[in-house]
Amino acid sequence: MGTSLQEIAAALHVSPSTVSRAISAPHLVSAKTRERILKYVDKIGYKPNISARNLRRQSSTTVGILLNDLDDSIIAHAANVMQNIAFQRGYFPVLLTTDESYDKEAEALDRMLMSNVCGMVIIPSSYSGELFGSIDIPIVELDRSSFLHRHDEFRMDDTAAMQIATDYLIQQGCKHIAVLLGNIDRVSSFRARYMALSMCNNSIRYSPFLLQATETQKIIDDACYLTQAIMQCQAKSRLDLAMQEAIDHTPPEQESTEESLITLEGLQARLLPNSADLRHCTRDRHIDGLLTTNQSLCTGMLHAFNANPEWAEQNIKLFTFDNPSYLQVLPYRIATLSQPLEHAASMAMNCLLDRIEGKIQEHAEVHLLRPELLAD
Amino acid sequence: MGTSLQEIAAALHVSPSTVSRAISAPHLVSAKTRERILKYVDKIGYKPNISARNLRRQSSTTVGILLNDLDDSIIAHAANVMQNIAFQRGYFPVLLTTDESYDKEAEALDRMLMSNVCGMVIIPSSYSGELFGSIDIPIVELDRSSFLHRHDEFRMDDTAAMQIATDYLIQQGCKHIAVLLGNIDRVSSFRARYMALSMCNNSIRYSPFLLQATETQKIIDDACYLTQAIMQCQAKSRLDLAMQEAIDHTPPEQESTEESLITLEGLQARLLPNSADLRHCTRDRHIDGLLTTNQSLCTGMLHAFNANPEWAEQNIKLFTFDNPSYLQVLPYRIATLSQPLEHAASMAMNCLLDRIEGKIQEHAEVHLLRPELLAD
DNA sequence: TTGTAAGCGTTATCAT
DNA sequence: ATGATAACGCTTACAA
Repeated sequence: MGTSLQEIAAALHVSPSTVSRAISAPHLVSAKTRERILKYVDKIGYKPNISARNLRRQSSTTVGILLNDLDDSIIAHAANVMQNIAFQRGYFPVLLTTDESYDKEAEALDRMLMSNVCGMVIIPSSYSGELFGSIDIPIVELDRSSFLHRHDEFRMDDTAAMQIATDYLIQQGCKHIAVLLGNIDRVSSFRARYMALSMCNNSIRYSPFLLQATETQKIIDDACYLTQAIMQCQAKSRLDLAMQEAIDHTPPEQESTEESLITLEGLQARLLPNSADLRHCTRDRHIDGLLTTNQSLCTGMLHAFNANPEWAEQNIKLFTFDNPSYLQVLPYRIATLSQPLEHAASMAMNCLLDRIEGKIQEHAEVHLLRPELLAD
Repeated sequence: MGTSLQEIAAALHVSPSTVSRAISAPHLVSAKTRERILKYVDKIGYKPNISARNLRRQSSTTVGILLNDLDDSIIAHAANVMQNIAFQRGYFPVLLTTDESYDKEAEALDRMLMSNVCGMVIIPSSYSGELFGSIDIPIVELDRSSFLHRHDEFRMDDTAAMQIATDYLIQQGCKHIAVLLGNIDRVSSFRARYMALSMCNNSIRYSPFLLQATETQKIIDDACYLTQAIMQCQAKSRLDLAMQEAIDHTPPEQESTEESLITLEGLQARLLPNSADLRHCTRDRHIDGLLTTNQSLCTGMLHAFNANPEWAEQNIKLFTFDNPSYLQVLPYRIATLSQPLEHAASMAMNCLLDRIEGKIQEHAEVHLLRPELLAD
């Protein structure tokens, strides 16, 4: 364990400070002794004690990466990209996840600060505004906004994305698009996408459905449930749902029967209040386009479609954000948008390190990355 | 930044030691002063300086998690599981990836040691034997083996897995199974699976194909290429490939034409020498089963099948390891094995922490987790 | 160019 | 039960 500067100094008959300088500030040491020291250091495989160094320097080269969810493969990839950049530039990345929980985010922040991180890239949650408001090390926000407007921000241009998506679906002939969104109160990117909807071509109708869930698996399950509800509501479109409590039963099969029973109450319990009302939204015009605004929503939607192959006949146009990697493996194509998170992540980490190194002094900026349409 | 014990001590007119004890060893301090101190500590939101603590204690509660590849969603999930366990038990997880590169693995190990990690869970690479041979902190190996036989190991029972897989395919009527494997020289799990093949029911024929690649994306691409080669070779089964250099051209479309040209040389460049020889393996009997032994291989195989929908008529039985999450999204079912890595990861982290805490003293053990057949 | 010495914030030891 | 003191390994004025 403990080979220390002292011991090296003793072995080479120089002072500890000379050894320290040979390692950390080579230009302050004569070529001859420098080489002698470095050679010996290399030989015995000496590794400086980072704790001691950080304590003395009152700083570190540790950068924090705070993510909401590593189970999301897009985010995991972004994490990988950022770690690599940090490494290449001589920093030590520390990655933590919050699972959208206040307690975990607060604890993670504590640990980061205790570890003396010199900066952080975060995917902010709805709690981040409160938690990060008074942190005075460089912070860069990725994918979402804390609305603190104090940090550099890198994310997709949600307004452009929504416009590209809806334009495509309109061009495909859609007249009534159901838009599946996550929790707009808790996740800023969904909020932005929701608001962007009102700025889209308004010659057609949009029915936004807003899920409450924030965890990946729950979003998938609820999106599946919601899709089933929408499709079954289409099927019995003249139905006055307000009058009856059950829309339909999917055949129980060997699934947990509780979950597969679709009810109006079950649906409302999963949606935020300002969702479109399923009881009315298909009255005038059937839904002919389905727009999922992230990967998990798309996954859930596909679960529903796979469980009900007969829906294919209804010829509903599909579109999803996030370009899920599994699209490559599907035997049919779904139109999508390129997911610029990887690029945003790399820019975010570089920006953070530039700030840490003082290469950027200007006021924080918001960088919106424009996605591209990916469709045959 | 720096609220220190000293300042707290001064403010409360006690000595720094008392404050330190109130925090780290409360039972050594009278109830009265303890509460007074803790209350104040809480009020001003004091956070101990971890560097100073680690330096003084000559230890830490930092545990390392060293993974080959975060882009693999199964591994990312395992990482998440391990981080959560470490947190819950009061440890601070530090996650690093090696991308199967010696340099990155060596550097990551350095950083871990410099950070004073008190233990590590690693997914060993072919280099880990050399790198970790002389490390004397607790280490647990996940998913693969370094063959050091010094550490606890948690992974799937590859022999059982191969038997379940081949038994299933045989039961489905297969007589000749092509087995797609990764780099058996570099990745111990593929080696184990390869060797397990010879212990399977030998009433039928197996043709193992061994890819060289170790990176996720390259495995996918090469598995796609290999699948195309196999299928096209089937189509022209009487062909003497040794006599002609090009098997076939897939229509160039807008893809990079270079990649889509399948040649014998192109194939050999991607395979290890002891692979089955495509020129001979379909002579006696056509391949009627395709067994992919991890998620990436399956992904590549599906790419190939999607690009050539006419192959569906050949009614080749598919089976894959790893239960890729995208199977849920496919409109058809592929038989698979449960992927016990999540469970293994949780056991591995708990085992590591038990060792660190001295709760386990016995000699290191190998734990093989038996997978389950997942098929309709 | 090199050495000396002080100190970063914490905790272990010893003494009270 | 509490306080004084030294020490963990490293860096950095300052001195030589």
